[in-house]
Amino acid sequence: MTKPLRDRLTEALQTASKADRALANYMLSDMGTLPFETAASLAAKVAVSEPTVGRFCRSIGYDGFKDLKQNLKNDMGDQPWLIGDRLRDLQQRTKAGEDQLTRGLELEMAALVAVYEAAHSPEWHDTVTRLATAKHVFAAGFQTERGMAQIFVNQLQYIREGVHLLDLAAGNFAEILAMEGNDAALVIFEARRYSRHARMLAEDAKAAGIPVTLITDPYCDWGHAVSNEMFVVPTAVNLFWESTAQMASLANLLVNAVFMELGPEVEERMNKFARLHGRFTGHVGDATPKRGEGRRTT
Amino acid sequence: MTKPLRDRLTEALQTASKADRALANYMLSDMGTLPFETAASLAAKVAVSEPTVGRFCRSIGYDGFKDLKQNLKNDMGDQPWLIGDRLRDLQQRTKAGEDQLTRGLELEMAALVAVYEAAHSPEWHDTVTRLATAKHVFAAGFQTERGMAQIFVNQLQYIREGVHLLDLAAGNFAEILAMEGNDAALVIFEARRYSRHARMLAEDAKAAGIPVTLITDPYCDWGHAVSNEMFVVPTAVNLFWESTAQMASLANLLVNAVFMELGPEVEERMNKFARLHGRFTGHVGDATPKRGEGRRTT
DNA sequence: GACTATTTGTAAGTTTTCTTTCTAACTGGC
DNA sequence: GCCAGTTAGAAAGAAAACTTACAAATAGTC
Repeated sequence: MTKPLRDRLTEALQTASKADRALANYMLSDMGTLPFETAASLAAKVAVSEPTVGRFCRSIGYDGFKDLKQNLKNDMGDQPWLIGDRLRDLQQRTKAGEDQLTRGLELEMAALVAVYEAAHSPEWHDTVTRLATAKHVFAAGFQTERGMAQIFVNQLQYIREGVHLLDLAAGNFAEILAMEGNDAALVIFEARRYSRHARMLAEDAKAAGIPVTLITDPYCDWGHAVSNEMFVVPTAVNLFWESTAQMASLANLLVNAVFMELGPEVEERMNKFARLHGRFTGHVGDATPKRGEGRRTT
Repeated sequence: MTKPLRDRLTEALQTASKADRALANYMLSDMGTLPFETAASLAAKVAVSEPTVGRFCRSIGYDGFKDLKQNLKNDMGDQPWLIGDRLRDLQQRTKAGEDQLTRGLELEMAALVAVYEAAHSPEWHDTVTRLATAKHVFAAGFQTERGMAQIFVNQLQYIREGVHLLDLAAGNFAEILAMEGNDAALVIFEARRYSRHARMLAEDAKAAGIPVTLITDPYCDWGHAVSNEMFVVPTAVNLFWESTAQMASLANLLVNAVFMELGPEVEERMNKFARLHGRFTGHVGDATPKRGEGRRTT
């Protein structure tokens, strides 16, 4: 899939024969319904024969009509900024070689689009206001999603207080479940195979009246029942396992939205954080200890 | 045939059986790709059998999966669902003005492209072979990048042993710096403002003969001097602060590459891991304790 | 804990969808 | 008008998508 379908079709309009031109034209004008067509149904609509459809698809570089449909799935179209030279370069390489990686790029981009769409949903707004106003915010993630929760917490801590990463070090989730009152929000990151803890935590939190926001992959069938909002991040990326990487983007957008909600007063807090980090850890470029100096001596 | 698919699916979520629920859920969360699926491909994704898909479709009032797809065409109405159209739709909002978010999407996509480019560099290959062969692999990240390191470690642990997350809990990095021999690799995730620790750690590791792979944002000017390879992830995303989210994707690609290098024998290890997790934690759907049962009583 | 009812998967059909092969029709050049 | 070269269709074959029938597994009931 080096070039978007639309380009190939437009090209074909110039050069191809009558039947092919008719096909190209129809496809261009009704791309939205293409996935619902079969080679036969298309042939009927354009009044050509079935083999012609197959041949045409092959003539513009696909394997057949079926292959064309598959490619349409991730076809971003001709977004000018997307089709920059660098992306084209990458795609060239794909063509040249064995590289199934670039295929993953398309899928990951689609996931990213889905994430940004989620950020426009009504649920999103609910989550954000809650995360901005609740007295306590808890986040949890298990197995490989632990780090996601960690990232989320670290970032959110910069802009508000009362943010905690839940873990099972103590053997229970008393921190949140035995909490006084329930002015809290819980965010759970999870992807299959789902840790039993994630579900249990969500169930108990809901039972305790604590709102739950669930961030999962599309395979989580128990989520709806135990969450107030559920954001689904596509994870199929063509690698040997699924990639939850784009959850990080979603977490980031969430934090950003909370920031917008809280307004600029939080900057003070952020500065305080930076100062504190500077005091106990120091940033690169901060004065004092350089290599070979003070830090060697306790 | 009167009700839209979405409603029927949501209904099914409540009432239906386990397999049906899984199907309903998946369809709901990934409706955009439904037209591209076949009963078989869907079945594979949701891990049910092909006839189950057909039966489910019939149970919610269609004639079969094919019929469901046909109806979907109408149900979808005018909302965009081709990924290219969705993207365009998002961009429209930016133009309309009510939303500066989508500009971020473009930038984030560019970052993704950069990440995938990095995965084609010669340095990449060096890093991967080292991560596959070194006796020990250490990863570190500070402040908000701590979670990135965590993710990387958690994933890599699934496919090889001797993977450790470094932190400063003990007040030093003796674990790696005072190690016997130096058959190790160190991966550091960092973004500004850079924690002093990151640089110190890199310096000392290099001095100790341990190869350092650095994953940073584009502003890190001290990195080249103290690393063997340096991968730069663009982080400018138009939000109130930079986003390192795409580092997660890079980490993921790295792990995937190491997996490819190690070959399929690692699957055994992965299965062992899953079993262990099952034993000590349990996955959703594993037998035993259900809500209201055993787990309440210690 | 055995028994029924429901749910789900396997294996073998059936139908649909796509491709291949071959032939007919059209195009342009002489 | 006749002849290469191209283009398109019909028919048959291959592959896939889907269904049916039945058996195994699971859940619910007494």
